[in-house]
Amino acid sequence: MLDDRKASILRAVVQEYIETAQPVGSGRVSAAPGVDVSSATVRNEMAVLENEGYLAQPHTSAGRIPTEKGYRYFVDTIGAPGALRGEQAKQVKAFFARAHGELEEMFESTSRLLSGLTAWTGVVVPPSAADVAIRSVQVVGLAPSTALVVTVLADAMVEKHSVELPADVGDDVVARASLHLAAQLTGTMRGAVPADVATTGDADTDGVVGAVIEVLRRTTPADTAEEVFVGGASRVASAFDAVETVQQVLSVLEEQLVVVTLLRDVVDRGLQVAIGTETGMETLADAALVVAPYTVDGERAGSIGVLGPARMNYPEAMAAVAAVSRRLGHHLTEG
Amino acid sequence: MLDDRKASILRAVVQEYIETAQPVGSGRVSAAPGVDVSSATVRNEMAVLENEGYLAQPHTSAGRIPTEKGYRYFVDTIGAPGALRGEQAKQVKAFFARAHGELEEMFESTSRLLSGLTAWTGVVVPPSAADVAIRSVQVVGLAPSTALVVTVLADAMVEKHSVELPADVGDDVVARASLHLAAQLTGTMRGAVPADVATTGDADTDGVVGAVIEVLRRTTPADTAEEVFVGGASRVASAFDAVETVQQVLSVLEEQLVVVTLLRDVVDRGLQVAIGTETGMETLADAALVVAPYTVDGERAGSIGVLGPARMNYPEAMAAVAAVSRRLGHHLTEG
DNA sequence: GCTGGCAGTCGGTAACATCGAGTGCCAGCT
DNA sequence: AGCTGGCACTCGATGTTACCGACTGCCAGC
Repeated sequence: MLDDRKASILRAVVQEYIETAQPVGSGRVSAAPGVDVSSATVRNEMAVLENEGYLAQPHTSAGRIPTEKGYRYFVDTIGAPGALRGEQAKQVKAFFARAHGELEEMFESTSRLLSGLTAWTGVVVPPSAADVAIRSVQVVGLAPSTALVVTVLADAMVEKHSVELPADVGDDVVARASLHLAAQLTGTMRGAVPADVATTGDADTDGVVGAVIEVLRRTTPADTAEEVFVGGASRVASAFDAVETVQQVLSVLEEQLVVVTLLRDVVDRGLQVAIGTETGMETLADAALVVAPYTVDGERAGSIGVLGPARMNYPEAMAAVAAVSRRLGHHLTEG
Repeated sequence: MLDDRKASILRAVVQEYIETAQPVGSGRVSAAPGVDVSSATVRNEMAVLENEGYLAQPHTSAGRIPTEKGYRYFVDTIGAPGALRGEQAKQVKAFFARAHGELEEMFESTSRLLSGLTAWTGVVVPPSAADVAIRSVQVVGLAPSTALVVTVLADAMVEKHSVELPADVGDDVVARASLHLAAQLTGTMRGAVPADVATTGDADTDGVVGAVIEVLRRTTPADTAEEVFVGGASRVASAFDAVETVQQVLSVLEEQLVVVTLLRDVVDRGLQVAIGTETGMETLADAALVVAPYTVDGERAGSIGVLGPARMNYPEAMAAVAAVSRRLGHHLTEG
């Protein structure tokens, strides 16, 4: 839509603004590489860009800052995703080389990795458990009428739910139910627990089995608030200058369900980047989100992202998110 | 140490400052209830209080603000812990009345409750698992040479650890090891897993058993970074005016181990309140922490706290923390 | 059609006066 | 002896004014 010159001027404004967080004047733009016209020409072009909504002027005698539309154009014309800087690439490599242990820890530290790579806040949404096979089910009695059902999934995630038992039953009944359930459910997808399973012939045991099945069906991962891992939330403090904004963004990050929905939504819309209101949240008007899904065994699993101010370094953030999502998927596929 | 008049003047300054966050002048103090002397007298006394380190003056022509020592005196002379305001008491009651379900959820929402009651950030440290009996142990094979050991404790907490198996063993061996471990460990304290258990006679099985035991001993809860639940972290943004401080406090909250240690440390020193440097952390110099341990079955279990600015409403925060810790302990004891 | 030049705008900064909240001190009253 | 009213003084906050400089928009000329 924009001719080459306007495009390069817009690019220069965005890059300069990202770096300095100060309104950019025609002088600076004219001096920027890729712009070989005088500042007067730049002024004329910038006036047009402002009219068309790519730039804005805080006040008459100030330079321009990019609008949401301006950032959007910039992001859309970046072209190649770009590679990480050597140092960062090394950091990512080192991270996945020594990554091991619990999945939760892995996700947690991946979010911190993202934060470290970009100087903003990292977010990791684990794979939805619905499409993962159940590896083991165990029911453990806790009190006379409550038990805990612990489910291990094939991807090493562990779920637990407390179950209200229909009647005061003994440990032996619970144990029998546990074995029965393990036999019946091992191998089925977590999201496809059948409503009724084979009966055992013993009423008490069947009661326990039924209660557990019901809980497992009710808490199918897709419906449940899934966990999300946030790393580097403190960076939010330095990302925005208005205290109010900081507070609002932190509030968003505190609500796991909101964050999960947000990421999923952006990914589903096919976006790599959601800028300001594109996120669909008013409270994130000054923020931007760079996301990427990652695949495990060729299937889209979860997603990761970086949340920062609208004036974040998109090429860098996109490179970081792309690199981490690729390696994370790989890592999880390997097992 | 302070005579009645000085004490009441100090009290008035602290209360006023907590309310307005503005330096308090002699006029205001003189008008405060409990202070029945002229502003001139107040001025004289305030000069003394400043000399003795209870008050400070931001600049010559301003009022006084309390120092750490001033807050400390205030807190030490509050006397009765004070009751919650009716509305809040109702809120706490309602919360515990409908509390149910997973322990994690419970702790999570308790931290939010604390935050809601005080307008600051709530923190909940779950009971240390070391002194809790193991209710069930199960080993689940994931890949040829890795397995997951899932431990259910008597207090409904679930732990999981991945285990590197010594040799590629079949599912049957893992299953046998699992049963053997369950039989051997059920009932022992999580913190007292014995170094060697009875052998099974089968070398492969014993290999798996040994690996699991080693992991369980290595990850004894006391040594491990224990989880902590933080609610209302976004409140930090409005608690301090310097962005830098906000950022530092958020950083502290991001480090679970630091927070756990902090709370435990303060409780162990027998304090209910740690003000500024009393927390032992430079980055919390402008903050204060109100803590309380809670007891389950009469034993000290975990602790809860509220983190806010040094000028927080101590009576209110202490009442909230006391009430919640009492009811939380009660709730967990009931089971 | 680009560019240098120029008048004009307006935020930011500095210098300066003013205001007022608050202090320290002192003389006088009880 | 101790409290208090009074008073001079301090100093941040607020407002005024002037000025600087970074920009802009526009225009005439190359």
